[in-house]
Amino acid sequence: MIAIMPNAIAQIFRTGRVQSFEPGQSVFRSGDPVRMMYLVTGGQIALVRHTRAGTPLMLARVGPGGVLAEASAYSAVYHCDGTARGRSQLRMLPVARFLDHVHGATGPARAWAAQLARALQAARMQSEIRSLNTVAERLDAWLSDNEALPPRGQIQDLAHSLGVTREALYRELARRRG
Amino acid sequence: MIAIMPNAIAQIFRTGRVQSFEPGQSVFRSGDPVRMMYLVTGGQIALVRHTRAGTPLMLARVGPGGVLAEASAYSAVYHCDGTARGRSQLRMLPVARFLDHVHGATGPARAWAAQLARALQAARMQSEIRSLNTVAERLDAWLSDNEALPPRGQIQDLAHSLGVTREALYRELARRRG
DNA sequence: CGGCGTTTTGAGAGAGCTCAACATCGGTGG
DNA sequence: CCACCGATGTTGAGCTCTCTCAAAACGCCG
Repeated sequence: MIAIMPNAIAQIFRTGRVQSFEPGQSVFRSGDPVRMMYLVTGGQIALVRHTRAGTPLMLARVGPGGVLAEASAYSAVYHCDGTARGRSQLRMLPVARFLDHVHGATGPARAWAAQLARALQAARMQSEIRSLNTVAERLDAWLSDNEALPPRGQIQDLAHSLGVTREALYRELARRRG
Repeated sequence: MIAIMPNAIAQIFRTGRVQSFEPGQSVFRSGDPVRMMYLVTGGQIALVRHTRAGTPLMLARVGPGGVLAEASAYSAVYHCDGTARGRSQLRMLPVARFLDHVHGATGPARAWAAQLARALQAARMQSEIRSLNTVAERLDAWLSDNEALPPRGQIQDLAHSLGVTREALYRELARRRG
């Protein structure tokens, strides 16, 4: 989603310790106290929430350049699980230090707020897309905010993002080609 | 959603001009340049987005104490329409002034970021709920984050928030009572 | 070549949406 | 007090769509 970038937020993590995670390894779990903020520098971290019934729900997948669970910076405990998908590298910083940096000067504060705002727009967009009933409508809505379809190998990710099964999406794509 | 509150963000609007809107009246439209930030002091404003196909999609409804389109503070133009639902009152402030206030000192900056973070969590929650397939699952997920069902007269709002028709929700509620 | 994951296509069943009718409640005015 | 009205709540029946399960055709890489 967010490019690997020497932006103001990533700069804040420059002094952070680096840690690697194996596929499936947990970065934090729901209910854990929030002690660290994480910047993804490699791989991908999935944010998953489990309902009372036990159904797992993927809230987001964060790739290189993204900050893990932005909202957790203002929470005492996590509200979802953070799990590595594939070998991943994170750079971490204690929350207090992160917030000191981010709110210590107007520049970073603004960059951080802008980052939250972008994440908010993306989340609203995803919610909006999922309020549509048919695969065709959801795909149209997604295309209205994206340049082109993702390359081969990433269609399933798109299906997940749209909240439909891969079969349904493949069928819709075939329908449009023919 | 957000209580009427003398919080740091609402304070910023204390010098803002007040304006009333009639039901259906537009506060801003998609594509308009962002000039003002708005605090809702009475009534309710709907944020609606129209897909290329023309389907209207409600992104959010903002009640008293809420800020209209938080993310717009960092955008040049709006990405959705803001329309009054019922007679509503807004307090407005030029964007530049709003950002000066918000990022001028660490206190407000932090409060603003926290507000964005809360909105982000709410949006992710709604998106998460809508990724579930059945009304029963969506209702369970909603109840896991809310104390109780809304009172009579607001069931249809819940249905909309869950992304289901009112009939489907009424049926599920009846099923649980019986 | 032999796996492994992605892409395609098929058939059946389940769930919600749509359209329709009716009941209930609260307010308004005769 | 009662008739009326609109909005909310309730229930029914059919249709359509996706999900699920299943199988097969690719494509890539060791």
